[in-house]
Amino acid sequence: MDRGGDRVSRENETGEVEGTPSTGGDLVQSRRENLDALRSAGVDPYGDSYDVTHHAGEVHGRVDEMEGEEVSIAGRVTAVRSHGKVTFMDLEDLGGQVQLFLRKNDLGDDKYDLLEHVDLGDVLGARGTPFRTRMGEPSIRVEDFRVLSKCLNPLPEKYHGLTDVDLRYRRRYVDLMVNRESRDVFVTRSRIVSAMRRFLDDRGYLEVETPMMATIAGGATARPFVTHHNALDMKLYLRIATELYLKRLIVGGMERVYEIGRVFRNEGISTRHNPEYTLLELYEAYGDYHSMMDLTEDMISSLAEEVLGTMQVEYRGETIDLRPPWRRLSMVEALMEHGVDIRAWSDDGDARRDAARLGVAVEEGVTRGKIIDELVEELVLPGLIQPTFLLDHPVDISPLAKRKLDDPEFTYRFEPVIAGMEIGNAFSELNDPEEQRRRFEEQMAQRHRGDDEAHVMDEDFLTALEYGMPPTGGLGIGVDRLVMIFTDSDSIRDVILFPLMRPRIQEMDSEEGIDSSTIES
RNA sequence: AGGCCGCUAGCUCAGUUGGCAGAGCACCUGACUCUUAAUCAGGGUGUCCAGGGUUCGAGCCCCUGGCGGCCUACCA
Repeated sequence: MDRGGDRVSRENETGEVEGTPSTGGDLVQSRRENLDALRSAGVDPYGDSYDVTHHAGEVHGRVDEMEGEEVSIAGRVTAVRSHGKVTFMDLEDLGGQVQLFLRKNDLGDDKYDLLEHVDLGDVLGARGTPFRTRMGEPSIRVEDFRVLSKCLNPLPEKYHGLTDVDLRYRRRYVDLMVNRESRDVFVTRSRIVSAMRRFLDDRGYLEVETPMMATIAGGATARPFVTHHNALDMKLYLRIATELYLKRLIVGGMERVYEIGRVFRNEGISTRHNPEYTLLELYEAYGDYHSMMDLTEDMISSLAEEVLGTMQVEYRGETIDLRPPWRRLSMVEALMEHGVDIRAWSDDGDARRDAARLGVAVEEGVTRGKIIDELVEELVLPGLIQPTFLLDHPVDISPLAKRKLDDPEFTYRFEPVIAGMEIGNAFSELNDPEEQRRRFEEQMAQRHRGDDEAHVMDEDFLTALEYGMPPTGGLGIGVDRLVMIFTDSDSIRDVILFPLMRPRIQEMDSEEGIDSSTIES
Protein backbone atom coordinates (compact mmCIF):
# COMPACT_ATOMS: atom_id res chain seq x y z
CA MET A 1 0.00 0.00 0.00
CA ASP A 2 0.92 3.60 -0.28
CA ARG A 3 2.51 4.55 3.01
CA GLY A 4 3.29 8.07 2.02
CA GLY A 5 -0.33 9.12 2.30
CA ASP A 6 -1.43 8.28 5.80
CA ARG A 7 1.96 9.28 7.15
CA VAL A 8 1.19 12.89 6.45
CA SER A 9 -1.91 12.79 8.62
CA ARG A 10 0.37 13.07 11.60
CA GLU A 11 1.25 16.69 12.12
CA ASN A 12 3.19 17.55 9.06
CA GLU A 13 3.67 21.25 8.48
CA THR A 14 7.28 20.51 7.58
CA GLY A 15 6.09 20.10 4.02
CA GLU A 16 7.02 16.48 3.73
CA VAL A 17 7.14 15.38 0.15
CA GLU A 18 5.17 12.30 -0.74
CA GLY A 19 7.38 9.28 -1.17
CA THR A 20 9.76 10.39 1.54
CA PRO A 21 7.82 9.36 4.63
CA SER A 22 8.81 11.00 7.88
CA THR A 23 9.61 7.57 9.26
CA GLY A 24 12.50 7.42 6.81
CA GLY A 25 15.90 6.33 7.99
CA ASP A 26 16.16 9.11 10.44
CA LEU A 27 15.19 8.16 13.94
CA VAL A 28 16.01 11.67 15.07
CA GLN A 29 13.32 13.04 12.81
CA SER A 30 10.39 11.60 14.73
CA ARG A 31 11.84 12.94 17.95
CA ARG A 32 12.12 16.39 16.42
CA GLU A 33 8.52 16.13 15.38
CA ASN A 34 7.57 15.32 18.94
CA LEU A 35 9.55 18.31 20.08
CA ASP A 36 7.64 20.54 17.69
CA ALA A 37 4.38 18.95 18.74
CA LEU A 38 5.08 19.77 22.38
CA ARG A 39 5.89 23.35 21.46
CA SER A 40 2.71 23.77 19.48
CA ALA A 41 0.78 22.36 22.43
CA GLY A 42 2.27 25.18 24.50
CA VAL A 43 4.77 23.03 26.37
CA ASP A 44 8.39 24.14 26.68
CA PRO A 45 10.34 20.96 26.00
CA TYR A 46 13.38 22.41 27.78
CA GLY A 47 11.50 23.48 30.83
CA ASP A 48 12.23 25.49 33.91
CA SER A 49 13.42 24.15 37.25
CA TYR A 50 11.38 21.43 38.89
CA ASP A 51 10.61 20.92 42.53
CA VAL A 52 11.96 17.45 43.28
CA THR A 53 10.98 16.09 46.69
CA HIS A 54 12.09 12.47 46.44
CA HIS A 55 14.35 10.12 44.58
CA ALA A 56 13.00 7.23 42.58
CA GLY A 57 14.83 4.63 44.61
CA GLU A 58 13.40 6.03 47.82
CA VAL A 59 9.83 5.77 46.56
CA HIS A 60 10.53 2.30 45.23
CA GLY A 61 11.95 1.12 48.53
CA ARG A 62 9.51 2.77 50.93
CA VAL A 63 6.35 2.70 48.84
CA ASP A 64 4.18 1.09 51.53
CA GLU A 65 4.92 3.65 54.22
CA MET A 66 4.65 6.49 51.72
CA GLU A 67 1.26 5.51 50.37
CA GLY A 68 -1.00 8.54 50.11
CA GLU A 69 1.86 11.01 50.50
CA GLU A 70 2.47 13.41 47.64
CA VAL A 71 5.85 13.09 45.98
CA SER A 72 7.51 14.62 42.98
CA ILE A 73 10.44 13.05 41.24
CA ALA A 74 12.42 13.69 38.09
CA GLY A 75 14.55 11.55 35.86
CA ARG A 76 14.94 9.91 32.52
CA VAL A 77 12.27 7.78 30.88
CA THR A 78 13.86 4.38 30.34
CA ALA A 79 10.83 2.34 29.31
CA VAL A 80 7.31 2.99 28.09
CA ARG A 81 4.52 0.43 28.14
CA SER A 82 1.45 1.98 26.63
CA HIS A 83 -1.97 0.36 27.00
CA GLY A 84 -4.22 2.82 25.29
CA LYS A 85 -5.78 4.83 28.06
CA VAL A 86 -3.21 3.83 30.66
CA THR A 87 0.54 4.03 30.31
CA PHE A 88 3.40 2.70 32.40
CA MET A 89 6.78 4.36 32.31
CA ASP A 90 10.00 3.60 34.11
CA LEU A 91 11.63 6.74 35.42
CA GLU A 92 15.26 6.52 36.42
CA ASP A 93 17.37 8.96 38.40
CA LEU A 94 20.83 8.67 39.89
CA GLY A 95 19.71 6.62 42.83
CA GLY A 96 17.33 4.17 41.23
CA GLN A 97 14.13 3.81 39.33
CA VAL A 98 10.41 3.67 39.89
CA GLN A 99 7.40 3.02 37.72
CA LEU A 100 5.01 5.80 36.75
CA PHE A 101 1.36 4.90 36.39
CA LEU A 102 -0.37 7.35 34.08
CA ARG A 103 -4.08 7.12 33.48
CA LYS A 104 -6.22 9.18 31.18
CA ASN A 105 -8.85 9.50 33.92
CA ASP A 106 -6.28 10.96 36.33
CA LEU A 107 -4.54 13.31 33.93
CA GLY A 108 -7.32 14.47 31.68
CA ASP A 109 -7.40 14.08 27.91
CA ASP A 110 -5.11 16.95 26.94
CA LYS A 111 -2.35 16.07 29.37
CA TYR A 112 -2.60 12.39 28.62
CA ASP A 113 -2.34 13.01 24.89
CA LEU A 114 1.00 14.75 25.43
CA LEU A 115 2.44 11.34 26.30
CA GLU A 116 2.23 10.67 22.59
CA HIS A 117 5.17 13.03 22.20
CA VAL A 118 7.30 11.69 25.03
CA ASP A 119 10.21 9.57 23.83
CA LEU A 120 12.50 7.13 25.52
CA GLY A 121 15.28 9.11 27.11
CA ASP A 122 13.31 12.28 27.77
CA VAL A 123 13.80 13.90 31.14
CA LEU A 124 10.48 14.01 32.90
CA GLY A 125 9.24 15.47 36.16
CA ALA A 126 6.25 13.75 37.73
CA ARG A 127 4.07 14.48 40.75
CA GLY A 128 1.70 11.99 42.35
CA THR A 129 1.16 9.47 45.09
CA PRO A 130 3.05 6.23 45.68
CA PHE A 131 1.13 2.96 45.57
CA ARG A 132 1.53 -0.62 44.48
CA THR A 133 -0.03 -1.89 41.30
CA ARG A 134 -2.01 -5.11 41.26
CA MET A 135 1.17 -6.88 40.32
CA GLY A 136 2.78 -5.39 43.40
CA GLU A 137 5.13 -3.06 41.53
CA PRO A 138 6.00 0.08 43.49
CA SER A 139 4.65 2.95 41.40
CA ILE A 140 3.56 6.54 41.44
CA ARG A 141 0.00 7.36 40.42
CA VAL A 142 0.82 10.46 38.42
CA GLU A 143 -1.38 13.52 38.78
CA ASP A 144 0.79 15.80 36.72
CA PHE A 145 3.99 15.59 34.73
CA ARG A 146 6.24 17.89 32.74
CA VAL A 147 8.75 17.28 30.01
CA LEU A 148 11.91 18.87 31.39
CA SER A 149 14.22 18.08 28.52
CA LYS A 150 13.78 16.38 25.20
CA CYS A 151 16.12 13.61 24.13
CA LEU A 152 16.63 13.97 20.40
CA ASN A 153 18.97 11.07 19.88
CA PRO A 154 17.85 7.47 20.07
CA LEU A 155 19.12 5.54 23.07
CA PRO A 156 20.99 2.26 22.95
CA GLU A 157 18.99 -0.90 23.34
CA LYS A 158 17.46 -1.46 26.75
CA TYR A 159 18.52 -5.06 27.14
CA HIS A 160 22.17 -5.10 26.16
CA GLY A 161 22.80 -1.46 26.90
CA LEU A 162 25.79 0.21 25.33
CA THR A 163 28.62 -2.29 25.14
CA ASP A 164 30.77 -0.86 22.36
CA VAL A 165 33.76 0.13 24.47
CA ASP A 166 34.85 2.82 22.07
CA LEU A 167 31.45 4.52 22.24
CA ARG A 168 31.22 4.03 25.98
CA TYR A 169 34.41 6.06 26.47
CA ARG A 170 33.77 8.65 23.80
CA ARG A 171 30.17 9.26 24.79
CA ARG A 172 30.41 8.66 28.46
CA TYR A 173 27.14 10.54 29.00
CA VAL A 174 25.29 7.83 27.09
CA ASP A 175 27.12 5.11 28.97
CA LEU A 176 26.17 6.73 32.28
CA MET A 177 22.60 7.14 31.10
CA VAL A 178 21.96 3.54 30.15
CA ASN A 179 24.48 1.47 32.07
CA ARG A 180 23.77 1.55 35.76
CA GLU A 181 26.94 -0.41 36.54
CA SER A 182 28.97 2.33 34.97
CA ARG A 183 27.19 4.97 37.01
CA ASP A 184 27.80 2.91 40.15
CA VAL A 185 31.52 2.76 39.42
CA PHE A 186 31.82 6.53 39.34
CA VAL A 187 29.64 7.02 42.39
CA THR A 188 31.93 4.59 44.20
CA ARG A 189 34.96 6.41 42.92
CA SER A 190 33.66 9.67 44.28
CA ARG A 191 32.94 8.08 47.66
CA ILE A 192 36.42 6.58 47.82
CA VAL A 193 38.07 9.93 47.21
CA SER A 194 35.92 11.75 49.68
CA ALA A 195 36.44 9.05 52.33
CA MET A 196 40.16 9.30 51.64
CA ARG A 197 40.07 13.01 52.36
CA ARG A 198 38.11 12.47 55.56
CA PHE A 199 40.53 9.77 56.69
CA LEU A 200 43.50 12.07 56.23
CA ASP A 201 41.80 15.21 57.51
CA ASP A 202 40.89 13.34 60.69
CA ARG A 203 44.54 12.51 61.22
CA GLY A 204 45.71 16.08 61.00
CA TYR A 205 46.82 16.12 57.37
CA LEU A 206 46.47 19.34 55.44
CA GLU A 207 45.29 19.18 51.87
CA VAL A 208 47.44 21.36 49.64
CA GLU A 209 47.83 22.21 45.98
CA THR A 210 51.16 22.37 44.21
CA PRO A 211 52.04 23.40 40.66
CA MET A 212 50.87 21.28 37.77
CA MET A 213 53.15 23.18 35.42
CA ALA A 214 56.75 23.71 36.30
CA THR A 215 60.15 24.14 34.73
CA ILE A 216 61.28 20.81 36.16
CA ALA A 217 59.25 17.61 36.15
CA GLY A 218 60.60 15.65 39.07
CA GLY A 219 59.58 13.28 41.81
CA ALA A 220 59.34 10.25 39.59
CA THR A 221 61.10 8.58 36.73
CA ALA A 222 58.86 9.18 33.74
CA ARG A 223 58.74 11.15 30.52
CA PRO A 224 56.81 14.41 30.94
CA PHE A 225 54.52 16.34 28.62
CA VAL A 226 56.02 19.58 27.42
CA THR A 227 54.21 22.84 26.91
CA HIS A 228 55.10 26.46 26.40
CA HIS A 229 54.29 29.65 28.22
CA ASN A 230 53.93 32.48 25.71
CA ALA A 231 54.36 35.57 27.90
CA LEU A 232 57.49 34.24 29.57
CA ASP A 233 58.53 32.45 26.40
CA MET A 234 59.65 29.40 28.23
CA LYS A 235 59.26 25.67 28.28
CA LEU A 236 57.06 24.21 30.96
CA TYR A 237 56.47 20.61 31.93
CA LEU A 238 53.28 19.07 33.21
CA ARG A 239 53.99 17.45 36.53
CA ILE A 240 54.71 13.74 36.78
CA ALA A 241 54.46 13.70 40.58
CA THR A 242 53.83 16.04 43.47
CA GLU A 243 56.63 14.70 45.63
CA LEU A 244 59.29 17.38 45.50
CA TYR A 245 56.86 20.22 46.21
CA LEU A 246 55.19 18.38 49.06
CA LYS A 247 58.56 17.71 50.65
CA ARG A 248 59.40 21.40 50.40
CA LEU A 249 56.27 21.94 52.50
CA ILE A 250 57.56 19.48 55.09
CA VAL A 251 60.77 21.54 55.18
CA GLY A 252 58.57 24.58 55.69
CA GLY A 253 57.03 22.97 58.75
CA MET A 254 53.65 21.86 57.49
CA GLU A 255 54.25 18.47 59.14
CA ARG A 256 51.47 16.48 57.51
CA VAL A 257 50.37 17.29 53.98
CA TYR A 258 48.61 15.55 51.16
CA GLU A 259 47.49 16.26 47.65
CA ILE A 260 45.04 14.30 45.56
CA GLY A 261 45.57 15.37 42.02
CA ARG A 262 46.24 14.60 38.45
CA VAL A 263 49.72 13.82 37.22
CA PHE A 264 50.70 13.42 33.59
CA ARG A 265 53.07 10.91 32.10
CA ASN A 266 53.95 10.85 28.46
CA GLU A 267 54.01 7.10 28.18
CA GLY A 268 52.06 4.17 26.89
CA ILE A 269 48.35 3.60 27.23
CA SER A 270 47.07 0.26 28.46
CA THR A 271 44.41 -1.29 30.65
CA ARG A 272 46.48 -0.11 33.60
CA HIS A 273 47.85 3.18 32.29
CA ASN A 274 46.23 6.43 31.26
CA PRO A 275 48.44 9.42 30.40
CA GLU A 276 46.79 11.47 33.11
CA TYR A 277 45.85 9.76 36.32
CA THR A 278 45.00 10.62 39.87
CA LEU A 279 47.64 10.29 42.50
CA LEU A 280 47.37 10.66 46.23
CA GLU A 281 50.65 11.69 47.78
CA LEU A 282 51.10 12.32 51.47
CA TYR A 283 54.05 13.17 53.69
CA GLU A 284 54.37 12.89 57.41
CA ALA A 285 57.18 14.51 59.31
CA TYR A 286 58.88 12.24 61.83
CA GLY A 287 57.43 9.16 60.17
CA ASP A 288 59.17 6.48 58.17
CA TYR A 289 58.26 3.66 55.85
CA HIS A 290 57.02 1.52 58.73
CA SER A 291 54.52 4.15 59.75
CA MET A 292 53.59 4.49 56.08
CA MET A 293 52.87 0.77 55.84
CA ASP A 294 50.66 0.98 58.90
CA LEU A 295 48.88 3.98 57.45
CA THR A 296 48.43 2.34 54.04
CA GLU A 297 46.80 -0.84 55.29
CA ASP A 298 44.75 1.11 57.79
CA MET A 299 43.56 3.61 55.18
CA ILE A 300 42.75 1.18 52.39
CA SER A 301 40.96 -1.29 54.62
CA SER A 302 38.98 1.53 56.26
CA LEU A 303 38.02 2.92 52.87
CA ALA A 304 36.73 -0.48 51.83
CA GLU A 305 34.75 -0.84 55.02
CA GLU A 306 33.29 2.63 54.68
CA VAL A 307 32.54 2.63 50.96
CA LEU A 308 31.81 -1.04 50.28
CA GLY A 309 30.80 -2.17 53.74
CA THR A 310 33.38 -4.93 53.75
CA MET A 311 37.12 -5.42 53.84
CA GLN A 312 36.89 -8.47 51.61
CA VAL A 313 36.43 -7.43 48.00
CA GLU A 314 35.87 -9.51 44.90
CA TYR A 315 38.29 -8.75 42.14
CA ARG A 316 38.40 -10.72 38.91
CA GLY A 317 36.98 -13.78 40.61
CA GLU A 318 39.34 -13.66 43.59
CA THR A 319 38.41 -12.62 47.08
CA ILE A 320 40.91 -10.07 48.27
CA ASP A 321 41.19 -9.68 52.00
CA LEU A 322 42.20 -6.14 52.85
CA ARG A 323 42.17 -6.61 56.60
CA PRO A 324 45.48 -5.63 58.21
CA PRO A 325 48.16 -6.63 58.69
CA TRP A 326 49.31 -7.16 55.14
CA ARG A 327 52.13 -9.43 54.19
CA ARG A 328 55.54 -7.75 54.14
CA LEU A 329 57.95 -9.25 51.67
CA SER A 330 61.36 -7.90 50.81
CA MET A 331 62.51 -7.97 47.22
CA VAL A 332 65.44 -10.14 48.20
CA GLU A 333 63.15 -12.70 49.87
CA ALA A 334 60.68 -12.55 47.05
CA LEU A 335 63.30 -13.44 44.47
CA MET A 336 64.73 -16.10 46.75
CA GLU A 337 61.31 -17.79 46.63
CA HIS A 338 61.75 -17.97 42.88
CA GLY A 339 65.22 -19.43 43.10
CA VAL A 340 67.12 -16.23 42.50
CA ASP A 341 69.77 -15.45 45.08
CA ILE A 342 70.81 -11.88 44.43
CA ARG A 343 73.18 -11.97 47.39
CA ALA A 344 75.23 -14.47 45.45
CA TRP A 345 75.68 -12.12 42.50
CA SER A 346 79.27 -10.98 42.39
CA ASP A 347 78.84 -8.73 39.37
CA ASP A 348 76.31 -7.58 36.78
CA GLY A 349 77.20 -10.57 34.66
CA ASP A 350 75.70 -12.90 37.28
CA ALA A 351 72.58 -10.77 37.33
CA ARG A 352 72.24 -10.97 33.57
CA ARG A 353 72.83 -14.71 33.57
CA ASP A 354 70.01 -15.21 36.10
CA ALA A 355 67.69 -13.00 34.09
CA ALA A 356 68.49 -14.89 30.91
CA ARG A 357 68.05 -18.25 32.65
CA LEU A 358 64.55 -17.23 33.73
CA GLY A 359 63.66 -15.78 30.35
CA VAL A 360 63.43 -12.18 31.52
CA ALA A 361 64.53 -9.71 28.89
CA VAL A 362 66.91 -7.08 30.19
CA GLU A 363 68.09 -4.09 28.19
CA GLU A 364 71.76 -3.44 27.63
CA GLY A 365 73.48 -1.06 30.00
CA VAL A 366 70.87 -1.03 32.73
CA THR A 367 71.90 -1.09 36.34
CA ARG A 368 71.79 -4.05 38.63
CA GLY A 369 68.89 -2.58 40.58
CA LYS A 370 66.93 -2.29 37.38
CA ILE A 371 67.51 -5.96 36.71
CA ILE A 372 66.26 -6.84 40.19
CA ASP A 373 63.21 -4.67 39.58
CA GLU A 374 62.47 -6.39 36.29
CA LEU A 375 62.88 -9.84 37.78
CA VAL A 376 60.46 -8.97 40.57
CA GLU A 377 57.96 -7.50 38.18
CA GLU A 378 58.13 -10.51 35.92
CA LEU A 379 58.34 -13.35 38.44
CA VAL A 380 56.87 -12.12 41.69
CA LEU A 381 54.26 -9.47 40.99
CA PRO A 382 51.66 -11.51 39.09
CA GLY A 383 51.49 -13.96 42.01
CA LEU A 384 50.82 -11.32 44.65
CA ILE A 385 47.03 -11.35 44.66
CA GLN A 386 46.47 -10.65 48.34
CA PRO A 387 47.66 -7.27 49.63
CA THR A 388 51.41 -7.31 50.04
CA PHE A 389 54.06 -4.75 50.82
CA LEU A 390 56.92 -5.43 48.51
CA LEU A 391 59.82 -3.75 50.19
CA ASP A 392 63.46 -2.73 50.26
CA HIS A 393 64.08 -1.69 46.66
CA PRO A 394 67.58 -1.29 45.25
CA VAL A 395 69.06 2.14 45.77
CA ASP A 396 69.81 2.91 42.14
CA ILE A 397 66.13 2.81 41.15
CA SER A 398 65.08 4.75 44.24
CA PRO A 399 66.80 8.14 44.01
CA LEU A 400 64.58 9.83 46.60
CA ALA A 401 64.48 7.08 49.22
CA LYS A 402 66.65 6.69 52.26
CA ARG A 403 69.34 4.02 52.19
CA LYS A 404 69.00 1.13 54.61
CA LEU A 405 71.44 1.58 57.44
CA ASP A 406 72.33 -2.10 57.62
CA ASP A 407 72.16 -2.79 53.90
CA PRO A 408 73.14 0.30 51.89
CA GLU A 409 72.54 -1.27 48.50
CA PHE A 410 68.81 -1.16 49.32
CA THR A 411 66.39 1.47 50.58
CA TYR A 412 63.54 1.89 53.03
CA ARG A 413 60.99 1.76 50.26
CA PHE A 414 57.89 -0.27 49.58
CA GLU A 415 55.19 -0.73 47.01
CA PRO A 416 51.77 -1.96 48.07
CA VAL A 417 50.66 -4.66 45.65
CA ILE A 418 47.08 -5.89 45.24
CA ALA A 419 45.88 -8.33 42.59
CA GLY A 420 49.31 -8.28 40.99
CA MET A 421 49.08 -4.52 40.52
CA GLU A 422 51.38 -1.94 42.04
CA ILE A 423 48.98 0.49 43.57
CA GLY A 424 51.46 2.79 45.21
CA ASN A 425 54.95 3.64 46.22
CA ALA A 426 56.37 4.84 49.52
CA PHE A 427 59.55 5.35 51.46
CA SER A 428 61.45 6.86 54.27
CA GLU A 429 62.35 10.08 52.54
CA LEU A 430 65.96 10.82 51.86
CA ASN A 431 66.68 14.03 53.77
CA ASP A 432 70.47 14.30 53.55
CA PRO A 433 71.12 17.03 50.95
CA GLU A 434 74.59 15.82 50.05
CA GLU A 435 73.47 12.25 49.54
CA GLN A 436 70.49 13.54 47.54
CA ARG A 437 72.87 15.50 45.32
CA ARG A 438 74.94 12.38 44.67
CA ARG A 439 71.77 10.45 43.82
CA PHE A 440 70.67 13.15 41.39
CA GLU A 441 74.12 13.13 39.83
CA GLU A 442 73.94 9.39 39.38
CA GLN A 443 70.52 9.81 37.75
CA MET A 444 71.91 12.48 35.42
CA ALA A 445 74.67 10.07 34.48
CA GLN A 446 72.06 7.45 33.59
CA ARG A 447 70.28 10.12 31.60
CA HIS A 448 73.41 10.79 29.62
CA ARG A 449 73.68 7.08 28.95
CA GLY A 450 70.35 7.38 27.19
CA ASP A 451 67.78 6.75 29.91
CA ASP A 452 65.42 9.65 29.30
CA GLU A 453 63.26 8.60 32.22
CA ALA A 454 66.03 9.10 34.76
CA HIS A 455 65.41 11.78 37.34
CA VAL A 456 66.54 15.31 36.59
CA MET A 457 68.57 17.58 38.84
CA ASP A 458 66.52 19.94 41.00
CA GLU A 459 68.77 22.54 42.63
CA ASP A 460 66.00 24.31 44.47
CA PHE A 461 64.89 21.07 46.04
CA LEU A 462 68.45 20.49 47.22
CA THR A 463 68.49 23.99 48.66
CA ALA A 464 65.31 23.16 50.54
CA LEU A 465 66.90 20.02 51.98
CA GLU A 466 69.90 22.09 53.06
CA TYR A 467 67.56 23.96 55.39
CA GLY A 468 66.83 20.62 57.03
CA MET A 469 63.91 18.33 56.35
CA PRO A 470 62.81 16.26 59.33
CA PRO A 471 62.88 12.51 58.92
CA THR A 472 59.74 11.92 56.90
CA GLY A 473 57.58 9.11 55.67
CA GLY A 474 55.99 9.54 52.25
CA LEU A 475 53.33 7.61 50.40
CA GLY A 476 51.81 7.68 46.94
CA ILE A 477 48.66 5.79 45.99
CA GLY A 478 47.37 5.35 42.46
CA VAL A 479 43.75 6.28 43.05
CA ASP A 480 42.52 4.91 39.72
CA ARG A 481 43.98 1.50 40.38
CA LEU A 482 42.55 1.44 43.85
CA VAL A 483 39.16 2.25 42.35
CA MET A 484 39.64 -0.59 39.86
CA ILE A 485 40.04 -3.02 42.73
CA PHE A 486 37.11 -1.61 44.67
CA THR A 487 34.82 -1.75 41.64
CA ASP A 488 36.06 -5.00 40.08
CA SER A 489 37.09 -3.19 36.89
CA ASP A 490 39.65 -4.75 34.59
CA SER A 491 40.56 -1.58 32.72
CA ILE A 492 41.66 1.78 34.08
CA ARG A 493 39.43 3.34 31.43
CA ASP A 494 36.42 1.95 33.20
CA VAL A 495 37.19 4.10 36.24
CA ILE A 496 38.20 7.29 34.42
CA LEU A 497 35.22 9.28 33.17
CA PHE A 498 36.91 10.55 30.06
CA PRO A 499 39.98 8.46 29.28
CA LEU A 500 42.31 9.71 26.58
CA MET A 501 41.20 8.54 23.15
CA ARG A 502 42.64 9.25 19.79
CA PRO A 503 40.31 11.86 18.27
CA ARG A 504 37.96 10.98 15.49
CA ILE A 505 38.89 12.85 12.33
CA GLN A 506 36.09 15.41 12.55
CA GLU A 507 37.07 16.19 16.13
CA MET A 508 40.63 17.08 15.17
CA ASP A 509 41.51 20.66 15.89
CA SER A 510 42.53 22.16 12.60
CA GLU A 511 43.60 25.57 13.86
CA GLU A 512 45.58 25.17 17.02
CA GLY A 513 45.71 23.14 20.20
CA ILE A 514 47.30 20.04 18.85
CA ASP A 515 50.87 20.60 17.85
CA SER A 516 54.05 18.67 17.97
CA SER A 517 54.99 19.73 21.49
CA THR A 518 52.00 18.00 23.05
CA ILE A 519 51.92 14.82 21.05
CA GLU A 520 55.56 13.97 20.74
CA SER A 521 56.49 10.39 19.96
C1' A B 1 56.26 1.15 18.83
C1' G B 2 55.39 -4.52 17.28
C1' G B 3 51.82 -8.82 16.86
C1' C B 4 46.72 -10.69 16.75
C1' C B 5 41.49 -9.58 16.38
C1' G B 6 37.38 -6.37 15.27
C1' C B 7 34.42 -2.29 12.57
C1' U B 8 27.30 -4.47 8.88
C1' A B 9 20.36 -0.49 10.78
C1' G B 10 19.92 4.08 16.53
C1' C B 11 21.77 -0.35 19.85
C1' U B 12 23.22 -5.77 20.29
C1' C B 13 24.65 -8.99 16.60
C1' A B 14 24.08 -12.86 12.16
C1' G B 15 25.61 -12.86 7.05
C1' U B 16 27.15 -19.84 3.97
C1' U B 17 31.30 -20.99 -1.92
C1' G B 18 31.84 -14.02 -4.37
C1' G B 19 25.32 -13.89 -6.67
C1' C B 20 18.66 -9.14 -4.60
C1' A B 21 21.36 -6.58 2.91
C1' G B 22 19.32 -9.97 7.66
C1' A B 23 17.36 -10.83 13.11
C1' G B 24 16.09 -8.99 18.09
C1' C B 25 15.40 -4.49 20.59
C1' A B 26 14.52 0.64 19.29
C1' C B 27 11.51 3.32 15.62
C1' C B 28 6.77 4.22 12.54
C1' U B 29 1.08 2.99 11.82
C1' G B 30 -3.10 0.81 14.40
C1' A B 31 -5.56 -1.87 18.86
C1' C B 32 -5.61 -2.09 24.16
C1' U B 33 -7.50 1.42 31.56
C1' C B 34 -2.59 -2.87 36.05
C1' U B 35 2.00 -3.51 32.51
C1' U B 36 7.10 -4.41 33.68
C1' A B 37 12.52 -7.34 28.06
C1' A B 38 4.03 -5.67 28.05
C1' U B 39 1.12 -8.01 24.22
C1' C B 40 -1.32 -8.28 19.27
C1' A B 41 -1.49 -6.78 13.66
C1' G B 42 1.32 -4.27 9.89
C1' G B 43 6.00 -1.52 8.16
C1' G B 44 13.12 -2.55 7.20
C1' U B 45 14.61 2.56 8.26
C1' G B 46 21.67 0.79 5.61
C1' U B 47 27.93 5.63 3.27
C1' C B 48 28.35 -2.94 5.19
C1' C B 49 34.85 2.23 8.66
C1' A B 50 37.33 4.98 4.18
C1' G B 51 39.94 4.77 -0.49
C1' G B 52 41.95 1.84 -4.31
C1' G B 53 42.26 -3.13 -6.86
C1' U B 54 40.64 -8.19 -8.77
C1' U B 55 35.88 -9.82 -10.93
C1' C B 56 30.32 -10.11 -15.32
C1' G B 57 29.33 -9.29 -10.05
C1' A B 58 32.59 -7.65 -3.52
C1' G B 59 29.82 -7.00 3.19
C1' C B 60 32.87 -11.39 1.79
C1' C B 61 39.05 -11.84 -1.92
C1' C B 62 43.80 -8.39 -2.38
C1' C B 63 46.36 -3.55 -1.14
C1' U B 64 46.63 1.12 1.57
C1' G B 65 44.76 4.05 5.39
C1' G B 66 41.50 5.22 9.91
C1' C B 67 39.58 3.96 14.71
C1' G B 68 39.05 0.46 18.66
C1' G B 69 40.14 -4.03 21.68
C1' C B 70 43.66 -7.64 23.55
C1' C B 71 48.80 -9.20 24.13
C1' U B 72 54.00 -7.66 24.24
C1' A B 73 57.33 -3.26 25.55
C1' C B 74 57.52 1.37 29.13
C1' C B 75 55.34 2.81 33.54
C1' A B 76 51.93 3.58 38.72
